[in-house]
Amino acid sequence: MSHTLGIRQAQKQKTRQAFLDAALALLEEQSLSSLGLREVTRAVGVAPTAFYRHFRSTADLGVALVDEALGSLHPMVRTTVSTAGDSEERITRAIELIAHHVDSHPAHVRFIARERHGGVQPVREAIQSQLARFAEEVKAELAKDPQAEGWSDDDLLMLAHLYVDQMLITASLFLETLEGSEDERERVSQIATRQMRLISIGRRHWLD
Amino acid sequence: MSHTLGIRQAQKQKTRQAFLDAALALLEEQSLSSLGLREVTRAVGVAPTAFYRHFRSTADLGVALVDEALGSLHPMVRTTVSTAGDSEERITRAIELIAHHVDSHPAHVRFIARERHGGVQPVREAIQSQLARFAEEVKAELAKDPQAEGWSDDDLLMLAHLYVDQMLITASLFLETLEGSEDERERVSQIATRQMRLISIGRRHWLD
DNA sequence: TGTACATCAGTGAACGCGCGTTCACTGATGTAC
DNA sequence: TGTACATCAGTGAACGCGCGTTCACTGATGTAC
Repeated sequence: MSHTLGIRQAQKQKTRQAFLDAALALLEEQSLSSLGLREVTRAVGVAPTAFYRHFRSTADLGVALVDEALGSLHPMVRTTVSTAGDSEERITRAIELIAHHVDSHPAHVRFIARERHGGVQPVREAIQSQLARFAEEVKAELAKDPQAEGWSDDDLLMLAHLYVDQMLITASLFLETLEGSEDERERVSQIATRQMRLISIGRRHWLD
Repeated sequence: MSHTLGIRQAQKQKTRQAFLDAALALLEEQSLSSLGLREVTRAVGVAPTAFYRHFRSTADLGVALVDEALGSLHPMVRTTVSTAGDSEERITRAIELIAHHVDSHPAHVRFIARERHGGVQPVREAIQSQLARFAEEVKAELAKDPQAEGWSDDDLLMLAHLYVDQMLITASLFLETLEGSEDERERVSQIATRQMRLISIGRRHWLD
């Protein structure tokens, strides 16, 4: 069985998680590059100096957030892709999965969308490299499909990137509707579904 | 003929432009939400208080930058779309146009990509609304094409958004290769071309 | 189990610094006559 | 054209404030015997 953490380690992890949670909450209304160390410690309820027991800098905390956020995104991507074949039903289901993920992890989605092109280099790079890993994984998933027969590796990877980017765009559109009406959500759903459908059609006729 | 500005007005405009230029340069390495007023005035070479003669806040300056940046993007979008029919040649040419725009206005592209989901609400909203206008325009352009016969308004708008988003994704990919090798650029070109091709194929078979 | 020492997460005072904003100002430009 | 007054872009001093980082510390937890 796994080793049980000592009291000290357990408490440390708990505090660390409190830092991550507080930072994520503060980042709903600003970018990482303007997030202050004291701002975070104030939100957690510890002394400013406690921060250094866990992170070198806010950029370092940001990289930790990337792992957390993309960890939660991972299952969504997997499920969406293995779901999103090309039948109408499967596309609808995939869009629902994305909408559901945005509902349950809005802060994670916002963080990734915001910092993907944000002003903190190490965080940007962490996101890019994780998204590249996602694309590789999606590619592997696509390769299993009988539809992929005759596709080159490059083409599979190209399609994988298209899917990953499309998922992120859709997710951030849903994000904007979180405080909006049901109608808005429905409209986003419809656009996203049709775009996914168009991509599926392109995929089906790629080798024609 | 147009009214010639007085000396005072001309000088004021010149200083204002200096603020925009300096801010854009500073924003290559950070987000708007962490851009300091004094930082900008220092770069321009004026007293901090001069800032208030032109902008209420850095957010206000950001909104002005949106107009400037999307003004330069506008011609690119127009040309790209009217170029990007679906012949292989036209797709290649469209991607070249995007690459060229990134070469000549890297800071504008970076600013839009970064602040589109950034931490400053008024700027985010300005970008969203301008991109929506772009999409409407692209839609109008698409509607002219004989290929659009039988397409609903909703479907045309959906495709227009897909194109606009795809252009931005491609532009920001090129941005990352600005300091990279020719090989990297070629790789990005290839992926972007194939993605555009797949979308074209989907478009062609949409009504099947 | 008990004792003596080591570790280390979190503290609190202190620092120098740059921030955004206010205010009354200056002097070149604009305008009315 | 010349004069007298108004405008207003840019100045410079001053303010109170919160920032990131340092340092020696405390006291609960961990470890060796």
